[in-house]
Amino acid sequence: MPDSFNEILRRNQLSVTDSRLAILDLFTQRNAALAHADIEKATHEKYDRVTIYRTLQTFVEKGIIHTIPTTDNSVLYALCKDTCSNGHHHDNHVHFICDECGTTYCLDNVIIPPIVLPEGFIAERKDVVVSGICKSCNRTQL
Amino acid sequence: MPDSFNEILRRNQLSVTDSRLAILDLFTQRNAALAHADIEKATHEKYDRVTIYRTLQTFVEKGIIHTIPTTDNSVLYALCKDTCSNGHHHDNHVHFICDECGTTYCLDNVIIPPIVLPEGFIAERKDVVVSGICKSCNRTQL
DNA sequence: GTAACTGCAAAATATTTGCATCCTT
DNA sequence: AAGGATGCAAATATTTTGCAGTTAC
Repeated sequence: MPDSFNEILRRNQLSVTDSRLAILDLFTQRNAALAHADIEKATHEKYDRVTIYRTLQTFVEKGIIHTIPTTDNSVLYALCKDTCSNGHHHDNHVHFICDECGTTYCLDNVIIPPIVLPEGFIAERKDVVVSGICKSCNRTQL
Repeated sequence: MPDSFNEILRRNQLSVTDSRLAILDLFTQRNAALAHADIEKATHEKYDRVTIYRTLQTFVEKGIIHTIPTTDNSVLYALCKDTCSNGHHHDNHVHFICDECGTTYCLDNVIIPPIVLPEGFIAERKDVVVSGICKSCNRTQL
């Protein structure tokens, strides 16, 4: 597995460093969206706050991760799939935020139906964020 | 027109004050989403930064305005329609951010088609943010 | 060896809180 | 008159920038 992280970094002309591998690993482990603060905590402050900011920024620019819009003022990041590259992401991306546990999922295989805009508006990118109860919280409530 | 602002405030058990009327007026004039900084500039720093923070927070709680999720770290607010109240908003709300002029529109009459989620996920609220070229930027490009 | 990356310090920015004063009702 | 709202000061949190030292290649 860790080998594929090297792959990702090399493919994007980035040096392979501790912090970058750790952050990639974290995203993979969690398989959910993460905020800057989550990463800081999860790595137990092993890496400087600034390094995390810069790593996230670099990853977004390279199209390794993408940001997820949220209704509160937080910024979330999640791994991009292969179809993304250099900041360009595919349109049909659904995110799900659980009101119960707060976990944010990337539902890559949920299709966004076409949305009809008023005359004159041209859609370039569509972000859909659904919130409610996620699969695992739903289960524990039974 | 200004009379209806009084109405809105009274209906929500809020005192009618200068800053609140000015902010309501601004949202109506612009007919677009505004950030804290936009309001500060537009009112030419007549009101304290803190007052604007508190006013926006109060308005959100009362369901007079709502926040709009954005991909960058900014927080945007827009007027709610009558169907919203006390922090509860209707599901079918589409927002449009213009990549050209940066204006954020509330497209209240655009219908969000149903989205099929994976087994076990329960949708409570749906936020759709479309970005691209807005009507007026589209026109000027001809 | 060189360029890229990190960590520290500090600056800049954004947000929150407490409290005295003022304004709405 | 009383409660709510504002403005100021200051505390806290978040993000950005510069630079020297370190690491990857």
